[in-house]
Amino acid sequence: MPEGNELHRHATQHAELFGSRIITVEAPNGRFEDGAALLNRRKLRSIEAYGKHLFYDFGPGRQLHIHLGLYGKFRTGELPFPEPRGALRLRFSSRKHWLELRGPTACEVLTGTEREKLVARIGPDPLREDAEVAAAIDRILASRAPIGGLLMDQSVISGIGNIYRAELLFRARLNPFRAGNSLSKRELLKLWRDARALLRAGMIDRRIVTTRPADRPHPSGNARRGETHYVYRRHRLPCFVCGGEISREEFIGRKLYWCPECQPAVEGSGSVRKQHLLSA
DNA sequence: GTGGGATGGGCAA
DNA sequence: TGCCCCTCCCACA
Repeated sequence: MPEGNELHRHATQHAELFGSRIITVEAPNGRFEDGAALLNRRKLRSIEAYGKHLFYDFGPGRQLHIHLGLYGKFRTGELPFPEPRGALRLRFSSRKHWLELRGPTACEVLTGTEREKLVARIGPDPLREDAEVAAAIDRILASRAPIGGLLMDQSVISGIGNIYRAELLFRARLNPFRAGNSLSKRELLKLWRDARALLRAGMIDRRIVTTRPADRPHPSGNARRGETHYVYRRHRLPCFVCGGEISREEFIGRKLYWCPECQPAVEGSGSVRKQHLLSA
């Protein structure tokens, strides 16, 4: 489930296995042949994640950019290579380890300038130390668009996907259709801090867990299946907090989940909701 | 075993 | 707006 947390984890792991080493780069399915030739037998200097984007620095003019998208998957292991399986876009190897990449949205070699341009259009990433929170908060405070859309807009804030969008808004008890400019700086700062905490907590047992133990039907021990999220993919089920029914709606091409009881439209913001329904 | 849906985002039209 | 990527996981038979 690649949301920002997992991409940062990949960056760290790949740096351990392949950083500062000469890398053999291949394009088994032929869809990355030119790129592979540019990188092959060069030293991988560093790896960085910005939101959901990964950059592998093979030297000036040789910046490998990878975005997993919905289907992209990495696998790593120790040599020898595993049996070939499926469509393999990219294969890496050092003297000891291999890496496989399947189904990415982006796998391309950029120049330094192109990389900078791409990074410049990504909003601050709560997982990065150099993130400038103010840039995200200012964008949201200046926008009449619903906060539920702004949180998923990678140019506003990066690394948050559909699961964290739904869960962050629930934890903040914010209605997803409230306009960005109807929120306070304080509310947004709290949202940012919670995003950082949740993304850092990341995956437990290969699952994203956002529920607090006390809110779960079974509070002791690890979160059971079906108790890992408050609202994400829990439509028509009872809310863990109020018992009301969780809602789901298609919104900007993605499914949006929320609890109408716990995340009510604030008085006076009814027009925002109406506008949304009219434009849908 | 089978089939539908999903954690995204770029691009053509 | 719909298509592409073409994987993984789950529910259901």
